[in-house]
Amino acid sequence: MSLDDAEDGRQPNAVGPSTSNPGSHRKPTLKTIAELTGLAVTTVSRALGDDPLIARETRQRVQAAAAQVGYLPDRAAQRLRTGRTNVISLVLDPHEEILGYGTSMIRGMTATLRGTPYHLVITPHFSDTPQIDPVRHIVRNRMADGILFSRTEPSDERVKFLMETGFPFVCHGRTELATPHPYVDYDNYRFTYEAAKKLIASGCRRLFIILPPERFTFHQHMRHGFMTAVREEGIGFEIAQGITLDSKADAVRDHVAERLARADPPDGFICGGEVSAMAVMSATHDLGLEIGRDVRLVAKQTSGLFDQVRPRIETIYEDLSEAGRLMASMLLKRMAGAAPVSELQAVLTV
Amino acid sequence: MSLDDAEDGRQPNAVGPSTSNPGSHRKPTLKTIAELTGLAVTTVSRALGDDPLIARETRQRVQAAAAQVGYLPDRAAQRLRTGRTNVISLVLDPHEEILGYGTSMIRGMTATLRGTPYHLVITPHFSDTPQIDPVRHIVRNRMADGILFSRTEPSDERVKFLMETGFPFVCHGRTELATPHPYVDYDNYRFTYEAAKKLIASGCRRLFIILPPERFTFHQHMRHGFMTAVREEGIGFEIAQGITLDSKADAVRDHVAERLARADPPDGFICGGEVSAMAVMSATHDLGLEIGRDVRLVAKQTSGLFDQVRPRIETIYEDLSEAGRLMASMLLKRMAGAAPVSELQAVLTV
DNA sequence: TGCGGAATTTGTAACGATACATATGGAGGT
DNA sequence: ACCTCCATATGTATCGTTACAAATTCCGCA
Repeated sequence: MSLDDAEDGRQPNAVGPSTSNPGSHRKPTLKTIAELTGLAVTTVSRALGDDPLIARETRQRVQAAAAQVGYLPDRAAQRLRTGRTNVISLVLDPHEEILGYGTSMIRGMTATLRGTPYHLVITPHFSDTPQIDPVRHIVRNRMADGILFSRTEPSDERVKFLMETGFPFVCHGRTELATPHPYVDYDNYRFTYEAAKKLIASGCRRLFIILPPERFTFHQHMRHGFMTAVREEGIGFEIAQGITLDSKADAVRDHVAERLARADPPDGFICGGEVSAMAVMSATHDLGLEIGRDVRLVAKQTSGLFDQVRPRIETIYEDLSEAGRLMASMLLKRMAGAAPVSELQAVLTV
Repeated sequence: MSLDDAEDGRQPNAVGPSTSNPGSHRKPTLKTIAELTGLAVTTVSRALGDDPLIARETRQRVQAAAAQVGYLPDRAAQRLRTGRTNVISLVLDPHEEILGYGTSMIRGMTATLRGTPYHLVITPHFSDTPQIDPVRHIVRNRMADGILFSRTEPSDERVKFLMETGFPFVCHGRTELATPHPYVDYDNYRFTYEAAKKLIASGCRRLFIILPPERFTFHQHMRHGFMTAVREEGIGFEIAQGITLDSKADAVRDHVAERLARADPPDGFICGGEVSAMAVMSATHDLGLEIGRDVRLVAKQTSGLFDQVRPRIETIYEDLSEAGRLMASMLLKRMAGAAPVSELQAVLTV
């Protein structure tokens, strides 16, 4: 049996309504329903849209017929005609997918979009090309009606571009741009502040923090929360140089191990991500230090991973599922038109 | 400033070519180029397709003009006319994304698709609805030209459906269906076989394995490899009942802890996934047992997680990135038409 | 009887691209 | 000079949908 069956692209689409109507093998269109009901194509279209200008009885008749033949509007045609795609695009950097970052956020988003005509589509993006490329491409080719993304920068190109073109979006993270725009953020200031306070309260005297790359807005937030806490307490501190939350785990581990071996080692660590927290744990373990006794660690947790990691460490939870829900519902409002920007900004807190 | 700007759906799309041609603000179409070059729309279309029936010189002139105005074909129109979408859909269960399962597979796929006209789009699917729903939807609405998916079952509904409709696909995992179809699989038989042999070689006398849910094909493969090894060695064994690789980590941990507390506890564990391996580790730790001395563990590793986990455990690597690459390139061949099925089947081994 | 106008329905044109059939123009043969 | 034929370019119809303008029916009322 040959694998080939699509010799010139257009095939009659023999799929049809899963069970009913064994008659016409072609995919039903408005025309099908028009012939079936004896109405004009236009009338059918408007009846399906529940246009009140069409008699109520006609609308019902048409809708019944549509259901009967298993009609589904052709999205390509709708899109060509209206410019709408009914798609929402989540641009995700695989850095984020690791350890389920993406998973729970996606879960929240699809939950919100269920019941709307919108579909979530994930556009993967790898850091070897500019962040803005996939966004440009989506807008340019109108691949979606709205965009969601994260890893926001203070002067984010994507935000600027999307605001200029008036394209609906919600991002995870804030910018420092003058014009307000929709966003959902996590209170990373509060996270590092609380984390530092916890460590100090349990006796740490020299704190070490690993921050996200400087280009991201939440680098500043995390740094600021951390600095505020250590200043308030007048305690020693270090900010990791040369490694970030995005560094490879091995690099983080080696860096931390090297630092712990030198004089005046830190005794309290703050990790804004699960990968780096695992790396800190392996470094301390390899040096024969004991977590909870020689060294303490507070990590941000977005998955259930640390519930299984031993020894247990202290974590602060970031609910990405909630963030996803919120981002999606804000985007829906934004796409619907009205809604002042002030209602489309949220900082979720610890 | 109002958020609203899309009062009736169709906006002039002020995006335009990022820099060049400040003249026409409208998105360039074939018509634009036709006017620019004084040729007919049809000619332009064919010239851009490098049709040899068009004079070489004309083709070059048209292509230059297209580049100059930053022309990109409208995918909605192309799709309506040709029935092609230039999209490949990866249907992913978020179960798989955890710990980077999805990430590396996606990386492999996008790497392969780079340079082709195809885009990878991820359709998330949650297990609370039938596996086949997203697939049906994609085929029905022609949301993609080809489908990739995993978690294949022996008598997989999706495979049956896609074969019936002749829709191109490649799945990760095999079926037991009579008609051959394209797939990429990992040699899970070999994995459990080798894992068991390793454990026995290091002195284990009672092996315990956690298998995937029974409905998946690789449940059988894993069980078979495991059974073969324990039979060959005539060693004691147990197959976890009531928990699977998909169970929540807490459930796995409690189950394992409970078992270890009873008589004749197993001294060697095989985990086909990272989550369950972490759970086994936490269970043994909580009971005061030491991995590598009281109990041994071999896990399948698909991310770099276990490089940071202490104590170190033995792992066997599954290269999902390679699987993704292979799946994508097989799908391309399948969509191109020819290529016998026998060349579109692969089992990647340890 | 006929007319304004509400309530419905219909026709036509477009969105942007491509398949197919047809037209144009000039070189070459008789 | 006429016709053929090849190389090249053009016209027309179409994919399925929706916006807009126009047409039809039917009613009450002067």
